[in-house]
Amino acid sequence: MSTKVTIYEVALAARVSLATVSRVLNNPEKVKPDTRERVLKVIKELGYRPNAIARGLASRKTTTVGVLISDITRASVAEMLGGISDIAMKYSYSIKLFSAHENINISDLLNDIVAEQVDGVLLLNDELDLNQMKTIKETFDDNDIPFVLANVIYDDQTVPSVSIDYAKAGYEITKLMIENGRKDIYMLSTVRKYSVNDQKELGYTNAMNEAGLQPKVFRTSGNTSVNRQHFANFFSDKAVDGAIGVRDSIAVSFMNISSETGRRVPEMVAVAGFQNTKYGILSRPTLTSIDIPVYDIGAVAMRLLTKLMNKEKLDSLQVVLPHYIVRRESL
Amino acid sequence: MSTKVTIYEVALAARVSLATVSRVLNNPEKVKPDTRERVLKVIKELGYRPNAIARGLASRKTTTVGVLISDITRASVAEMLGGISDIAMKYSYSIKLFSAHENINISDLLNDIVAEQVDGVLLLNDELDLNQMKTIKETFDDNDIPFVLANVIYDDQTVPSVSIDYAKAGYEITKLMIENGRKDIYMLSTVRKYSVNDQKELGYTNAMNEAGLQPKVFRTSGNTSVNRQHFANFFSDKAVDGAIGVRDSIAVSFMNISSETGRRVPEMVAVAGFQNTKYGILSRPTLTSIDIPVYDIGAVAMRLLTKLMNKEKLDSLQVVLPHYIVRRESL
DNA sequence: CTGAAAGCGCTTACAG
DNA sequence: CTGAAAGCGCTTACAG
Repeated sequence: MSTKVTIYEVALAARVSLATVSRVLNNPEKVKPDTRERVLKVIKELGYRPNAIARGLASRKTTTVGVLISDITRASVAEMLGGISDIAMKYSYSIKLFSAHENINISDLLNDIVAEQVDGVLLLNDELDLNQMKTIKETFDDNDIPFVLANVIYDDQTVPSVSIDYAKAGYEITKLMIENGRKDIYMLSTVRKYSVNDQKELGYTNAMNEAGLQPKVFRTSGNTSVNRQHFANFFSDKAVDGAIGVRDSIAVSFMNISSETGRRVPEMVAVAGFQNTKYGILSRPTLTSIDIPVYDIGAVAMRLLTKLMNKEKLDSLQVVLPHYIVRRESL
Repeated sequence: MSTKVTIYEVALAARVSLATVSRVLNNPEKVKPDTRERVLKVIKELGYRPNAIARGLASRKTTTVGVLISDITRASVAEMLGGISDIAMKYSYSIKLFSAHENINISDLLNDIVAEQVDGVLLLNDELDLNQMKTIKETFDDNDIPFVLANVIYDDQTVPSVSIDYAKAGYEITKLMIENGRKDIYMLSTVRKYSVNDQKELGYTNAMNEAGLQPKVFRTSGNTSVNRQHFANFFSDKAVDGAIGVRDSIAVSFMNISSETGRRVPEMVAVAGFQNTKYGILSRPTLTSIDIPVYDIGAVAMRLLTKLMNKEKLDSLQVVLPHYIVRRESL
């Protein structure tokens, strides 16, 4: 376990040139089996590992991908990172995290990412507006860095992305409630703008309009402790027999208030959420929710990125993964 | 927004040598104000950003820290990463993620991390056994890479760490239940071994013994859907008037079964959890829980690491952050 | 205060 | 199949 073995020492010990050592590492087929074995043996004995930084500089490839997120704290982000990490590891890529807080200067951040010489980027930040997305696309295109959107909706066919059809999901769950006989159905969304929530609202609105019902979107901070009063006040004088939360936690929060103010779930109010998290399993009644394959979205996005980085031909840049409704007690 | 501006072009445009450009970036005080301004202006005009890889190779510093985790999916990990990321950004460090799955070869992973030339490492993996911890310490010490344990318990005063006193927390919550008149108190822990859970159990056991009560640890997979049956079967013929879950989700899961099988909470069974997550706010009844400043643990650990990387003198290598009990309906 | 030069540890044409 | 040499884009003693 000696420290700091360089390629030079390996070459010396194996009685070959640096070039040959480098070749057995990068193009083993180009070196004669005999010498290859000899070098490999020395590498193992000395515990040599090529310095990733030097390699990166010389080859112009860092085998590192950048992952741009806004709030790593969100459960969906963490799970997506799980999928990303597993696939990255499989293809020997490292992951570098970049976080974009609310008021950050996007150009600065992008320049940082470019300066870090990542080979590709995964974009998980779904709070970006159209201008920011344009800047992102331009910067990465300029610098020839492939990138893919993971669980981010952006209406541009030339941008690789993987997601689910949130509009369809929103439509389906709303339809289900309507068929269930509900009429005063609210969508409980967030104050902050997320591209995926826009889609959910869109699907909801379409289903309501189609049924001749009035779509009504209520926006909450998403903060559970704040929700409480907010919900209670707002709904105290409203007719409501159905509610769809853009997140399970919002749905459960509403469900609790609802029960506590005498509106029984699901008898008087049907409730559903998005994401199929533990919240929906631990709540009482249990929550009907749309299962979103978040881990898979991350994994597939990372896989897509590896192809892009290898300049492989792709049949399609946009991957839409399937979702499904998990029915439980609340609807 | 031109592509690939190098230090050479900046030097040319500013009519100075590369060395000077490098100096205004790294040791601005060593260059005359006039020329400094001139160079800075050119840098801005050209949009120059030093190539982080080249810089890393030349300076032997990458301003990157490695973060070693086992399961990024866990909520506490995600939140800790939030704290880490915020502080890292503040001190201009990048974060590289390394995940250690269950059956991974630790030495290989460590060699990877070393090869990546990170300046320091944060260890969030709390499923490591003593041998693995020894290997880790040796490897990093050998390679002169500082590291700190974040929310990981390891009994070695020479290893920097930040955490809370889990044994004390376990003791306190148990004491509270005892004072509340409970006698048949179970600790609901995990099958998998986590260093922090060992401590919680220790505190619990001490409090029970001290009160002349029999400590009883029940182990669950931590999987909510599996829990259900597991709990129901096990407790069907047991006397139980108190239960402490090592995680909120476990506590809530138990609480639900309890209520459903006719044991009212908190009247017949008191319940408490650890972590003070949303689960405890959204559950009915709401859950008493130990608040653990997970974000802060990450932030403080990262801050400590920056000091270590700068070879600053420290008064103490081990930081213990405060915790407190949030009382709600379940106890 | 500034520049010329060596060097960080690799990869990759180019010859042979 | 293999080696000598240039180069990746920086930093950092060393002179001056």
